[in-house]
Amino acid sequence: MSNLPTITEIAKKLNISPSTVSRALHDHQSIGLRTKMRVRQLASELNYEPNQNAIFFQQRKTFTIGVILPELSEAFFSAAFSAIEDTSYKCKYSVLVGQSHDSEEREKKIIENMKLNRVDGLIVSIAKHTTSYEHFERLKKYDIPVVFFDRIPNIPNIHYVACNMETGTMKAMKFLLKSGHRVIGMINGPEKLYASQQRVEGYIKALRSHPLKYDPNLIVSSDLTREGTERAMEQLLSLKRKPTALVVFNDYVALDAIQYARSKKLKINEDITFVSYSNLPMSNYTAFPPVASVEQFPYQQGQKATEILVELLSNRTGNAETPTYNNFTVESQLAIHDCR
Amino acid sequence: MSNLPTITEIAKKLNISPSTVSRALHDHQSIGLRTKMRVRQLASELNYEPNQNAIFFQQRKTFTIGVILPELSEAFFSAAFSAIEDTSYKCKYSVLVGQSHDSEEREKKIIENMKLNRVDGLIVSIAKHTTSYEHFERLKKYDIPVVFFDRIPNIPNIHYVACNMETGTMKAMKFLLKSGHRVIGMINGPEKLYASQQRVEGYIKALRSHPLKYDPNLIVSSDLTREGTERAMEQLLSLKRKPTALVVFNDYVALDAIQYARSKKLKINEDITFVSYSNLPMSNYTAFPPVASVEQFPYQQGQKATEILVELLSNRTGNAETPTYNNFTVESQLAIHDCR
DNA sequence: CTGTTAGCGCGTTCAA
DNA sequence: TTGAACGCGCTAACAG
Repeated sequence: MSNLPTITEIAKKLNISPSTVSRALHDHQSIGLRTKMRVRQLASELNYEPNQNAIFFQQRKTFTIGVILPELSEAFFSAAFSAIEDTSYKCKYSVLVGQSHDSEEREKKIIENMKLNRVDGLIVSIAKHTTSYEHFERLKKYDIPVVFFDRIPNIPNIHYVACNMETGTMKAMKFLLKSGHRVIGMINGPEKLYASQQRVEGYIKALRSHPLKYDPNLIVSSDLTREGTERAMEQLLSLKRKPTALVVFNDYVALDAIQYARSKKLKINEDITFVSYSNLPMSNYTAFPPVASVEQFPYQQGQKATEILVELLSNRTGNAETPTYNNFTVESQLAIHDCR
Repeated sequence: MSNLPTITEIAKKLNISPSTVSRALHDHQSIGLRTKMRVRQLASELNYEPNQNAIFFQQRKTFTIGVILPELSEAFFSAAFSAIEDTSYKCKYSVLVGQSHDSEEREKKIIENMKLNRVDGLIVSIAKHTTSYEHFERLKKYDIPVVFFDRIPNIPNIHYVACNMETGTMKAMKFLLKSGHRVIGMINGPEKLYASQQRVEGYIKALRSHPLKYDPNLIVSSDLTREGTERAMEQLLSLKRKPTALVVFNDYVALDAIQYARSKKLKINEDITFVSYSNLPMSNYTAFPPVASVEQFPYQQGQKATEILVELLSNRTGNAETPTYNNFTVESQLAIHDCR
């Protein structure tokens, strides 16, 4: 066992009381300069380090933030996570992570674990298969605040950070309309996701303002797997009014969709044009990237979410329950790739 | 404040002692069935949950594993991390993460933080710019075991998991030699990395066994940035004996190298052929992927590293210091892509 | 079978 | 300017 020195040991060696040592170490005003020096001297000699766990325990706080997200291997989430990590560390918080791998069940288990570990608060991007939100609601009883980001549930009274996918979609649509496309399809994501609903809104608004009439058959959804995307493509390509352009849920889905189109001998950017969301760096290397992508600023989202949570945690006066909900919307931007 | 019930409150309501409650909850043999039932009944009524922090504190253990790695956005590391997470959770450990972003300074800070948080042990893949290892050595004094994986320091007496890059490189070389290449170059990584040294070993051994003579000019190293890789390519392409094939440190570097080659009007797989390491899924989507890639099995590495660490942590008898070092080498495999 | 006591390391009263 | 005492929630050693 590594016998790390404690405050009491220092006290004994100096023939003073532990509380004096504690105060000296905390630079308390009422401690004589002489003892202060003696204590600090010995403390650094012994390589004293306060036992955070003891402190956390007695302060009933862990200074730990739990982060739950679908997949760290997706560039969007790992960028967002980096921001969360950076921002948390700046605010003296540590970060506990769990990946839901898009399973609701795993999400629940992770929450259970985080609760057991008494994290101070949670930052969450929900799994695509999550259908109910009671496991999040329940956290209110435990006084564990949750800030959602990007993949947020469509329910009232939550803290969240997200991109405005409605205006993002409108930007994408206008870009395509301006390029002359008149039959534009959409491969959307799971309907439960607020972001999916916003995409539809934006799609319809863009058509209306043009104006063009809205054909519901042009919107299909994918479960985001390769197979789901292929089924979606199949549907779209079998329409009588075949779309000349597609707005696709995200870059990963777009890559699958583009591969499918190529396998059907369609010429990308001639027979059919793709626009998607996320603007992943990997698009720079791919053979046929989407011609444009709605940037969602993962780093900013992660940072803002963390700031909101830390703010929430430090305003813990203990009495005044403030039932105000913070949210922050990042305006999305259309990134246009130059495909030669 | 969320007033979670404690063991003492349950005890009071039942007019028994806290320790009885504790024992009942732990299914201790010596507790009467009747009281056991009563306790459990009330506990579940009150939604009692043990305060892990209190337990950790008094057991002087946190059941937390610290993970330090360069970049979660690199597919290799996020896959390895998923394995670490899965395996840890199975063993009832939580996971604290920190990304070094390949900076030695950040690495040190993260270690400091992990130490303060009293993690039970550490799993580390070192930053590419790390030159000294004393910040890891120092952890021995604190009795915090470290298991390195993939990017391991080339020093004795450490626990580690890694792929055998020497044989991996030999496989890559043999593949190229069999395809008829006689002038094969290498873009290697930072020389401090053990994996870089192994690559050189494998490179030389493969040549010798063929046999072909070894020309040191054919090996250059990149700092893994795009610019570093471009400089390396420049060097290689300016040789009198121009290589017809290149073995490249990893898939990311390969993509940059390939883009550079294309910008110089070289025909990929005709004028010059690439083989790399990691076998990232993204290679399936890229325009010109390397023709083969040495698979390094991130999931297996992460899993094995966690198992070794957990094993180490549970063998803590407290007395017998066992200075044996565990290591595990995964045999790497050459994945051949079909590029039409 | 069950209760009492003590202690994990620290900060924070209250009292001197 | 300092010390003594207490408690955070829990487990464990020692008594009954």
